[in-house]
Amino acid sequence: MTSGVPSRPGATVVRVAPDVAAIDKEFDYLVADRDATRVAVGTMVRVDLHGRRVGGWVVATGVTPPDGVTMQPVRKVRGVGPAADLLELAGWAAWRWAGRRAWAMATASPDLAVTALPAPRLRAPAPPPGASLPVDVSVLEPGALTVARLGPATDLTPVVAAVAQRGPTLVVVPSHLRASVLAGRLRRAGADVALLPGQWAQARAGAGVVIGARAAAWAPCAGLAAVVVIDGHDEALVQEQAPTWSATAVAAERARRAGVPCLVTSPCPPLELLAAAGAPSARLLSGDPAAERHGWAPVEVIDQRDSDPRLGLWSQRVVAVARGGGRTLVVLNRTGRARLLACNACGDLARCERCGGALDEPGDGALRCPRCGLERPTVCASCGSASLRRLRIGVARAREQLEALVGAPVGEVTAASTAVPDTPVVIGTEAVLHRVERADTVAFVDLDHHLLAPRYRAGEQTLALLARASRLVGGRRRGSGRIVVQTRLPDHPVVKAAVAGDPSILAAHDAPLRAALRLPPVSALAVVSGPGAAGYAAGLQALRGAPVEVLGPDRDRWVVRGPDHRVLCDALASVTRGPGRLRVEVDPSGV
DNA sequence: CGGACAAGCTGA
DNA sequence: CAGCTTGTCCGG
Repeated sequence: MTSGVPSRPGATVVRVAPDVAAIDKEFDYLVADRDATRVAVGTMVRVDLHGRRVGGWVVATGVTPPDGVTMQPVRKVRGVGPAADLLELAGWAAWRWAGRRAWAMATASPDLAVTALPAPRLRAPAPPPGASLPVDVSVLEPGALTVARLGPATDLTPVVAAVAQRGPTLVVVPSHLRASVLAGRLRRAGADVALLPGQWAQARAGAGVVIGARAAAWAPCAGLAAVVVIDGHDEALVQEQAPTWSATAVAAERARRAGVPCLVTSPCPPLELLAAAGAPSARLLSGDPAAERHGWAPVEVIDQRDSDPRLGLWSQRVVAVARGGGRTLVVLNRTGRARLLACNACGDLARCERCGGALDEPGDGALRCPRCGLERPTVCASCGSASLRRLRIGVARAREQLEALVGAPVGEVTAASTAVPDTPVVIGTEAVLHRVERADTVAFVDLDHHLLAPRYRAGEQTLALLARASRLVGGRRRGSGRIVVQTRLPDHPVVKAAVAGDPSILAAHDAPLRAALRLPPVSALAVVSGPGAAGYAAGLQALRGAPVEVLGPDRDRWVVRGPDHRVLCDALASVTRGPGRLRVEVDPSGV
């Protein structure tokens, strides 16, 4: 804060960041005496800018304005906004995800104006009995990120309650539904809980636990003592459109800056999360292996290598399971481009020798890996046959087939459907796993589409689906529940990890591959696209000392790679953006 | 973003 | 050359 002389006696000058998407600049305004006590860093105001009235945040008070500008007065004090530490965090996030600061400050602000704060209510939940805790949370270190790997069906309420004994605790979960369920449990344990986004003011004033979905990583939490992220691997914690910020990364950075511990739980922590925690060994907590395994549902693997590709999708076993009663969810990924080629002679899938991805046949008689670019002739690697066949079927047709095979109505869930059909058997894309809370059986009839998707995180994403399914089934607790997978890759590390209830099997397999291909966490990536991308990419390529590699263009997208986020984000920030819309996606999901 | 202003196009 | 479109600049 600058201690300056106000330009006019009796008037305060504040610096305001306007809430206008395209303006990443600050302007100085005068504050009337009657408003002076209500204005602090973070206060939300309305000001005149270039002939129109816009919202904004006070980012500094007691400012000495530059000479020769005629200042306008602050038109209205709207109310309490994010505290100063969150404004600084917003600046960091703008750098980290190559976005503007205003989006982060808006996410950190209340939806409705808050003119007065309630009294603090700081009760923590009752401490859980030590024996009921799946991990020892007394070892968490101030300012450090710790990952707790716990089986998917583990109840995390006692873990959160134990951490919250330290003082006001911020809890971020992947969905609003799970936030409100966890909030209810903590309230029943005696805690004063502020559930976001509705109870922003209570969180700002002080609460024992502040809890919410992704945006809650930006929630106020007076007297913050600890941060917990539940299911830190979940993609719902990452915003889909640029800026593609991750609530897990924001929460970890926030805890680091505040000097408080950050605990991220996950049944299947991705390598990037483990690397951020200094793992494999440094700050990875895992409980009793038997208890962890207990959280994973039993997995029945149906090896389809022996089945003729022409027989279609349905093994006898899956049909028997669907007929067997109880609630059965059938997961079929029809979304898109992930086309698989199988050998007509031996049934093997055409896979890349270098990275294991599915090969495609773009049309010139050769097979190509969309993941790493390897090309080879159209010949089966196992038996030498040149006859390959595409495997693909949509959900609608699959539903009709299954209905005929089961002899009973089968419901269908799509991303667009609002209600879940109450037929015992339901088929859908992976969206079905998000719509249903309980199931007796989850069947992945085309696991290979997930495993071989042309993304370097495909394995981790598939294991996350199996973890979610395990949770729906209730782990190993309920005798009848199980997961069934149909695959031509029964020895794939994802399948092995799920069968063993040990996600380290996948991590051990993926880590050397990532290192060899220089993919995260060994590097940091960004994807640049849009009409302004060509000039921007050229600017990145021309940087002195070549801090980043620029790969592409591929379908008008460039991939930018740096050794880590510090170098990558510095490079992205140092190149001025020319005219034309530009989309910069840091930590892209689709590569 | 969106208003201001300048430079370019069209039609009589 | 008025009247309109299109482009570039900049905000306290």
